[in-house]
Amino acid sequence: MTRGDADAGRAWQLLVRFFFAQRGAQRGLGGGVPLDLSPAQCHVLHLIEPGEPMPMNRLADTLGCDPSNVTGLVDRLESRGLVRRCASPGDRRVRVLALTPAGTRLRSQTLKQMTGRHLPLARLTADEQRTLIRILERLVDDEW
Amino acid sequence: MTRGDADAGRAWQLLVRFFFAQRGAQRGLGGGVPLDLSPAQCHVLHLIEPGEPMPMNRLADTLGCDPSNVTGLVDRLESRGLVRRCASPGDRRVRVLALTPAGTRLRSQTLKQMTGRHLPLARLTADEQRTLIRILERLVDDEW
DNA sequence: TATTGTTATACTCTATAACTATA
DNA sequence: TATAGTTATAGAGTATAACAATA
Repeated sequence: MTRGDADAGRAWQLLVRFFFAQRGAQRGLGGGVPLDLSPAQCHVLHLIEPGEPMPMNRLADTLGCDPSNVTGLVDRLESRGLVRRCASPGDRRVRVLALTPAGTRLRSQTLKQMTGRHLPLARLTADEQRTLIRILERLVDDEW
Repeated sequence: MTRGDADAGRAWQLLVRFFFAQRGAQRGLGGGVPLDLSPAQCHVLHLIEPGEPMPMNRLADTLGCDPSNVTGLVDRLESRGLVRRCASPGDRRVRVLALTPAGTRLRSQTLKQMTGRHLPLARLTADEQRTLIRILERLVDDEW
């Protein structure tokens, strides 16, 4: 294994580890008010930009899961009044998802919760934050 | 909201998004042989260093989940012969987990699968990989 | 024929609460 | 009393397969 492979592997391990650690913090192991959102529900809220509805099939793609899961996921968010299923103008098979005002509010609450002053992400320098964003944007926009 | 808060929020969104994207790739949406490991099982395999047994309570801490989950998680890994529960020399309440040879092998297979030449992580420059690791190590070692 | 979303099913993950053994 | 791990339970997440509506 070359040096580069080992570094890529280490980076992957750390990225996954971050996810599990922040998940614990979001519950309450790390303090803060519990918002009663599962990681998947919270992620969906952030994948839908306020004012920019998202088709359900694209949501399944970005989540990296089977479309059948999205049905139940959206059912639960919709029953709490956080998102709405709307008709798509062009294609009557497609349902697009829009955040409700309540969904938009909860979305920004989760953001505050994960970036509080005492939390790891907020303790990075401004330079580190920007560097991290730049690298992650390449990772996330790339082909999987 | 200050600029720094917004950057921290953006970084968090991207980190979570990476997790969901790579999860899809690991299954087969992105090619490769399916190894039949859930994200949590795969992560446990990587939290146990070969030759360095890990107590179950520390595993629950790092996973950011309740200790009761670890029981079932380890049950499934143990029934596949990937990890072993061992006695702890000092404290008879504690069980430490060790990778079996099969577990060690599968661990490196998952690593190869996520860092393949055509995948996003491998396409970062060597500098980017090292920078990413340095920042993530600060995030992950920090207090939650 | 192909695609979008849903339903049915089985299994994994997860938190909560109550319990046993050990410290 | 406190801690480590387990069990029981209920609910959420997930893939697979089969289906209806639409393209």
